Amino acid sequence: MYDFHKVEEKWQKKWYEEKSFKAIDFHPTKPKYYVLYEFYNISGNLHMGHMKGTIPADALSRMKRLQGYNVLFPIGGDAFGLPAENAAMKTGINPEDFVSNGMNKVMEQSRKLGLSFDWDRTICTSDPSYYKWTQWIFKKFFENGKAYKQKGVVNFCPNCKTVLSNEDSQGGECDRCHGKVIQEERWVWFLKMKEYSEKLLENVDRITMNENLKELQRNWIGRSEGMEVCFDIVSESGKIIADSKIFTTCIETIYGITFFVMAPEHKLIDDLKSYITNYDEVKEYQKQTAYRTELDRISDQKDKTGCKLEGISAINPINGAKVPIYISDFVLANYGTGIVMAVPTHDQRDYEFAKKYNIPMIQVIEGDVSEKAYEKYDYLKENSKMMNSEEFTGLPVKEAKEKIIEKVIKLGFGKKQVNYKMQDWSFNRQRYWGEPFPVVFCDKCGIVAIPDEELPLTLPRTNDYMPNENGSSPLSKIDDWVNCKCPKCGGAAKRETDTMPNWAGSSWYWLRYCDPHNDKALADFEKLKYWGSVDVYTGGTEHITRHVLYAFFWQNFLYEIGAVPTRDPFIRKMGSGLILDDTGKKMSKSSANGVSPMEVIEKYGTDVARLHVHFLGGYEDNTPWTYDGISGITNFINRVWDLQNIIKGEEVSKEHIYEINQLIKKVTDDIENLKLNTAIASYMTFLNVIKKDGFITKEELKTFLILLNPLAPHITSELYEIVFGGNIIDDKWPEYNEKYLNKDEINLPIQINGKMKKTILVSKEIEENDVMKKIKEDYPDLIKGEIVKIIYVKGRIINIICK
RNA sequence: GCAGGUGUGGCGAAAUUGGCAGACGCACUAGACUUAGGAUCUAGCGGUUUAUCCAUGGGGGUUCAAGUCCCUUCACCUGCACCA
Repeated sequence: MYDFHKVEEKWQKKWYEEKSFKAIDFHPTKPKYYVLYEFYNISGNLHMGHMKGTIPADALSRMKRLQGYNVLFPIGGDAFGLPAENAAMKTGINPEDFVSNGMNKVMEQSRKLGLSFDWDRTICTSDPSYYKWTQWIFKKFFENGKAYKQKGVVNFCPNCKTVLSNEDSQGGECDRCHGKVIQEERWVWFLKMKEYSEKLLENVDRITMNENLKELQRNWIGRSEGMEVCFDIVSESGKIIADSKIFTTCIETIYGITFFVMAPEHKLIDDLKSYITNYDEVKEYQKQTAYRTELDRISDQKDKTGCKLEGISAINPINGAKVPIYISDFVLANYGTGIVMAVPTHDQRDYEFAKKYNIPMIQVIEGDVSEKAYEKYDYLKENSKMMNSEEFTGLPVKEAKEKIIEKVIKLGFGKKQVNYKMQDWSFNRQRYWGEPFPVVFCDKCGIVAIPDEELPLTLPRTNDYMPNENGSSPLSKIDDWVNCKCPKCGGAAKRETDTMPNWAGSSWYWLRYCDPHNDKALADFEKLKYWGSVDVYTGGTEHITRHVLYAFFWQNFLYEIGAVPTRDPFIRKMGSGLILDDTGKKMSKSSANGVSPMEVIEKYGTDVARLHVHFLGGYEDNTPWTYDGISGITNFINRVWDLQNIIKGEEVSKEHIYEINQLIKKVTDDIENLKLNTAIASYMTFLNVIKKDGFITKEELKTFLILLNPLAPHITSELYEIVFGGNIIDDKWPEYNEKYLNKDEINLPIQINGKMKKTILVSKEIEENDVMKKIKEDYPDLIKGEIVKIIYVKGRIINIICK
């Protein structure tokens, strides 16, 4: 009987002690292969999601090693941020201790999963030797003008009392506490991520990734092509008092403008307050909208609110028409120019707004606008005709659009413009447990970066982890840390007391693995060159519009300043599906029926657990967790163990030569593509053949064990040692022979009028005439009536069309 | 609303990319061994009127041939969401 406890423990210990999976920098002969799994967020125990995510990466790493690659497969901990900080605030435990305990725990659990990490490269983002380089990178951003501090309206979580990035407040919900996020004006550090929009889109195109993941990223970046159009603002008397710009993707509707709308928080409102006759009313509206959360704004979509700016008007530059200006919160301050031209007949939002405030409408494209706006999507599809548009009236809209663009450019009040939804990354949090900013504020010199020799700027120890009521960071309470000298003038200065967001450390960590102990650089350039881009990066789909985009951004920047040799961080990105609980929700610790991988391992063994989780479904699919079927896997493992009792013969037998070659091809392809479910099915199919024949030769067993090793490393190592002696990881991945991939004889399907009838056993290379002859011999009654046509695909099928 | 994806037995799922639909496993049924069976083995297992015909959410089409391609429609999931 196979004792998995004993065997698994034995090999796990051996791999760890002998550093079996150490990656060698600059290996003289082996080509490199870099497999990356998203490092752990240090919060507690590993969960089923890790089982789903890590095992395929591990299997790929193990296969690549056997194939003769020098594989880098590292792991680490993402430790700054919420979990440690919450533990600190709730229980008073020091975040450093929390992290170090957590690291030990998840690393031990990783070993129990049989993961073949290179343990000498383990990193942790909250370790000063690591965040020294996170700070160094920030400093480079700052020195290159890519980081700036500015007062801006940003996402703010009143519950956590901290600023949040757009990425951290998706859907108007705080990513930390899931409470509602409000818009507030604050001093914020921004990284100029928006500037990198085109480069990120290029990354998205270049990197091998499922189309749905690419779409998510493209949507998030939100590129849209249109025109920027200048217009004048005039006072009651008709005097030009300002000019401004709008962004539009529908320039063809420009003759239909009947009003303009500004975001309530737009700066221009304040500049023009002496002309605005109802300024009190305007102020009141601004106040109202400011306190509405993002979610309220969204849920109130149907009910537009706004306020007219009395005393000023806008001029439509194409025809000089004078139209009113409103403010409304359906216009966003940070997209485009914060002002829109409103054409109620051809934009649903404008339509609703115009209805509510009784604003006139001008239809400029033929179509039905009696109930709702006739919008771009439809009129472009129909290519409707223009109306009420001077010389463009009567033209099809597509043609008119081109001509209007020409005219606008010629008249000089507009130009083509590309806009992006993605914003600059708001990069500070009013929190203790994060990387301190390596800058000081000096009255004389302004913001000054601290010299490299002073990095890392370490977090001071404290017992008070709570943010201040006014929303300033806990660090602001530590006077002797805050007060410092300006590195430039030597005068009194104060440190930045906010810290970096928890996504900072993860935005470059794959680079650190190439050279994790370097204290002269984030990583040695030559080593970065050697390991290059990550060949396969696996991890959760939930990070695709956040961490992965940040990763693209930082790598692009580091490439530009010459700190790294490549522009793409990854070559292939795979998004792991989720393990669902029986309510169909993502399984987590908090699920009532959450199952821990350790529990499964304890009961059934690591090899069984690894196989079972991945036999449930494909890597990128969400799969509901169940114990159902695990007995089939246990049975399989026991049958593998029993193979040692039926060994007969040495070389590959003629009985199994087809099956073994098929297996090699199938498993090699499937592991390469992380399709472990079908790989497992093919092991079983092979074993069924062996079982039926009652024997396996030594060579066949060896091949089978090596093929199974990436998925079930323990039992295969043990069995290999027993039967062949030595360590399986020193052996070589088998190669298949094309010659044996096909059987000489096949069961050729016979279709009559496209319907499957029979199969006949024939040579693969048989000609049509001989097939027909054989059909007539074997099944004389099959063909009824006159043969009209025969379609014969050699080795595949024959279809006989009769009348 | 927009975008992307999914829909195949009682269940989890396969299908060489247009060529025998349901591989592999679970569950189930019958039998064997057994004091016993939640162990193991053997056989069966989409439906059916069983040498037949019908079946890949529904309807239509292209093709000698469609789960796969095209059109249309429904349902569910995910993401974004007043983005001008």
